[in-house]
Amino acid sequence: MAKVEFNIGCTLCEHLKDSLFQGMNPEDLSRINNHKTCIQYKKGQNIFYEGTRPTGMYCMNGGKVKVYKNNMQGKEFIVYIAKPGDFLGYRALLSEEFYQATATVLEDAKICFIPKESFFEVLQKNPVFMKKVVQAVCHEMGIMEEKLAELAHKSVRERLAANLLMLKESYGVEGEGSVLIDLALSREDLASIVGTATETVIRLLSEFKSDGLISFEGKKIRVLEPKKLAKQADLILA
Amino acid sequence: MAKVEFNIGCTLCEHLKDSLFQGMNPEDLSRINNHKTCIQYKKGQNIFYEGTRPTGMYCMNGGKVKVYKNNMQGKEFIVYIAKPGDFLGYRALLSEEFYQATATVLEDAKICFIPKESFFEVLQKNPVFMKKVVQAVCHEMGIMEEKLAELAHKSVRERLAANLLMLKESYGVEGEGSVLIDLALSREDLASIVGTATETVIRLLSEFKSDGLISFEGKKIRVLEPKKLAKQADLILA
DNA sequence: CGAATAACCTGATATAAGTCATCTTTCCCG
DNA sequence: CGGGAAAGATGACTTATATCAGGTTATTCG
Repeated sequence: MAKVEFNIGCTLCEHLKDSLFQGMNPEDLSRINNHKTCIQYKKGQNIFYEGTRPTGMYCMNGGKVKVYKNNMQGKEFIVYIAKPGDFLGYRALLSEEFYQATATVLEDAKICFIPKESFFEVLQKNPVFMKKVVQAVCHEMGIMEEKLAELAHKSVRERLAANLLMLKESYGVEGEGSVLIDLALSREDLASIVGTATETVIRLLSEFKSDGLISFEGKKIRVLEPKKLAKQADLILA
Repeated sequence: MAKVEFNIGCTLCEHLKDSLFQGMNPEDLSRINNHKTCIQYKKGQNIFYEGTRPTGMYCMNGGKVKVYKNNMQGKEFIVYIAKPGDFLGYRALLSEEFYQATATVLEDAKICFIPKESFFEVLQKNPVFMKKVVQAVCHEMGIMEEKLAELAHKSVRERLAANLLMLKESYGVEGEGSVLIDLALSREDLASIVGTATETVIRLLSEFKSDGLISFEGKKIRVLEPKKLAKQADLILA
């Protein structure tokens, strides 16, 4: 499977507004733009591997990518799902460590690679951008703290419901008076997000479905009753 | 319980070398020093509360502090335990959010408070310091990713063993051919670190003890057989 | 197009770990 | 120093959820 290059100027990128490059001055943005390499990936291809050294940072222009860790027994845990506008692989780059997770394409993706030097250069000479990056990292950390506490003390049912609501927030598209989670996730991937077995996800999803909380649309899930889901997630009082 | 102030110049602080202020130029360090307020806290006192707005950052000079989240049912999850030299409460400050966790003193502590303005000022005019902070935050994030994967797929026994080894790395003092975890943790707190019930921790600890992996020394735990503990943690092959 | 493969689903079973109840020991603080 | 509270310990019981096994349906690709 050969890698296919593509190219769009950052200034013309439709996801610029959703990214941390939003509002960046033209000089710095063109520095990024002039050094980037943009590649189209097919579903199943890997962007980077756990244990390898980062050489730059990725910026999503299209598609979806899962970032996950594999444990000793080969079980996956999905740390993050990246969508257009998101930065990818900058955590390990900034801490100057090896990647601690692997990134694999979930839905055919277009991703721009920005070499370490260019990224660091802009980061150094642009304190506003630096501040935005720091803010983003710290915000992410807050989310992970939340997830840790959730994983520690909530049941699988509660976690599944909570994660469906989170996915709805991040990947939801309005329509027909409800919200469709625009993500072609397998039951196995969903299990890797929630931190449970595939069979358990299947059983709980079909329960949620027969209770009218969600419906299936191809490989995607539609959230019909967010309030009731929130109750299942134990986010609001019964 | 009145708050007792104390004061030592940052340059004379014995934990300067362990902190992110290490190697900082004298001007910036004195700026920090001139604006800080140092307070002695007793066991059980709170440093900051979940849901409130940060007004500055804390730097530990002595003692131990737990940072934890409370869930709906009142169950604690300990996110971090701070020791001398550690920064505290800077995550929420940097992301400009409310605190997402509460900090409570575990062992009588001396903590310096650095107001937001001074911290941000130094951060802005000192790119080396900024870089160190970013690196530290990103490193922390890597640790949290690791914990997430662990919590998702490991058994309580494995997690307890793994956490004992982590505590040994962070708070261990050599002696008698083994390492003592220098932390007066209650079983309840240990349970809040591992993400389990107090009773389960008690049972597993006494198993580990009768298997000769650990021993108790007052309220502290001595790690006798780190290799065997690592095996219990499923970190090395049986 | 049709075989191979992966994804999905269902049922039965085992067990790790949570919960509740009770008792003992240790630790404070007046 | 002694009484009360907190921490630690143990046993009995329940249950959520992982695991295994056996199906069906959907996708992929040669």
